[in-house]
Amino acid sequence: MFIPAKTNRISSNIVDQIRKAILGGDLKPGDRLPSEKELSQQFGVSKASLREAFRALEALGLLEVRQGMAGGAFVTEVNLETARSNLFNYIFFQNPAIHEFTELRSFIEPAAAEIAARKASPKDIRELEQNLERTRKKLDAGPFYYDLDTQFHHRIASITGNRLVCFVIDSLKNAIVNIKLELELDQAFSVKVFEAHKRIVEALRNRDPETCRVEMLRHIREVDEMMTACCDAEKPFVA
Amino acid sequence: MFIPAKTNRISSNIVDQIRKAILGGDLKPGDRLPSEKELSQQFGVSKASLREAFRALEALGLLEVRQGMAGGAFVTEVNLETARSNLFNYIFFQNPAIHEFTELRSFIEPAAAEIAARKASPKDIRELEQNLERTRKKLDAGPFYYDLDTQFHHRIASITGNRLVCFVIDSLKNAIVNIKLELELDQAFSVKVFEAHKRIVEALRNRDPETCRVEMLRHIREVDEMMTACCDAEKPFVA
DNA sequence: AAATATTAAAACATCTGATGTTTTAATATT
DNA sequence: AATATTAAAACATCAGATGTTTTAATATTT
Repeated sequence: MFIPAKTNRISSNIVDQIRKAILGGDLKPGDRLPSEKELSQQFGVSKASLREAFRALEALGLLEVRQGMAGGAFVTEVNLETARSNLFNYIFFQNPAIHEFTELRSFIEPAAAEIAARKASPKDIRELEQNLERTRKKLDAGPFYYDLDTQFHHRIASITGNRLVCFVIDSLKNAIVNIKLELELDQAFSVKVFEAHKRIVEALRNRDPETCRVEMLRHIREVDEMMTACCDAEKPFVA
Repeated sequence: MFIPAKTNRISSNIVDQIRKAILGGDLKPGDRLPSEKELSQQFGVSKASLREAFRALEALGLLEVRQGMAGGAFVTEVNLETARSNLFNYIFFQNPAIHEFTELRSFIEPAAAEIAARKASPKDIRELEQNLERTRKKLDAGPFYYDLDTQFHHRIASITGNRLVCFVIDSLKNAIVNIKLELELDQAFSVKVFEAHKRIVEALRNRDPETCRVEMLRHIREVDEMMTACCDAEKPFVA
């Protein structure tokens, strides 16, 4: 019925105005806003209020303020890092169960893998093979390394050429790694992941979309089982 | 190789510290930080710098600062609205093609619909039928209404009980509506959407997951075609 | 002439302290 | 008991002083 009453802070007002100008196309990435002094006069507010607005816009990733003679406030495209970080703030509080991550991943990643099997270039395949090789080398180095795993899934996602798909897969992986993770995953886990990755690349190399899809689904479910088992065993979380 | 050099602004430092305290569990939603005066002394910075940090944390949705005697800075859970808005900032610049939206949706929504057909409670179905009824009433009222459409897809997503799925579907819909939208979609479009929704609810009512999935996929592809055609025709965008 | 060092200015960064506004809780009044 | 008043806590805003960074222009050296 009613909409939550808004803040009437001057800085919010300025944030809204500038954000709208950006989303409305009046301000474009690279554009420089007038200096603090000028802009505060234009808005009819103090420098302090304007600066508070700048800090908010920077947090959103819409602005970058640089010091120095050729400095100032520049409009920027929101970068991936900022977007993922801001999304993470939300997911953190949702604290989804592993099966929620798994379910969503099982919708997206097998489908993406299927498409990747059709689209992958020789270079794509080479990069994935490199990833496998690096993973293999780390296999008996003890703890599970998330970096190469994250990279593996990222590469496959990016073969689809769909930036939204890529972003979601990345963000999910990132969130799992940062929230659920640091479960003490043993070497058996690493090996299973490696074997699954191998089968997926194999299917990709064979240009076999259906197998690629199936193997990815199997991989995701297998990881789910292992992580869930690990959680249930109440192995220590390391924040 | 190298990581982009970071700002060394005092406010960023404070933002990082407080964000980490929240994500690390030292600060929980509802907790009140010390007053500006106290905190600025603890950090050894001026009130102005602290306030800049507060504005950034508010933009991230992690803090809510209230005026008045019982006011102060309170830790908050990032709410859906903030998360969607922040994600939108990113998607806006990516400006994905309609087919990118469609592709991702076609991964998620049919799968969600399939699950919804298994899980839907009588209440869920009643609400969807209400949505249909309202949509029907607006059918010949002229322009396409996004509200009920958005609600329809949201309801189905939420039946899955998976908050991540729900969030992604919501956010995609929201982004389409705000970026691509305001294409001049004609009544034929509205009718096709309505018919598709009807078929989906029908399948849901019959507890027929497979049909539900197929119909959702068909719906999404159909909408894609119509929107693409509308774009190609270069019908006017209304910002 | 080219390379290097110096300097000045533009623009942000931070601090201080004064004043205003909001909100709540305690108190006084009806 | 209900209502009105008031005081205090805490944020909101402003003005202005001072510091730091960065760049561009200038001067100096090779």
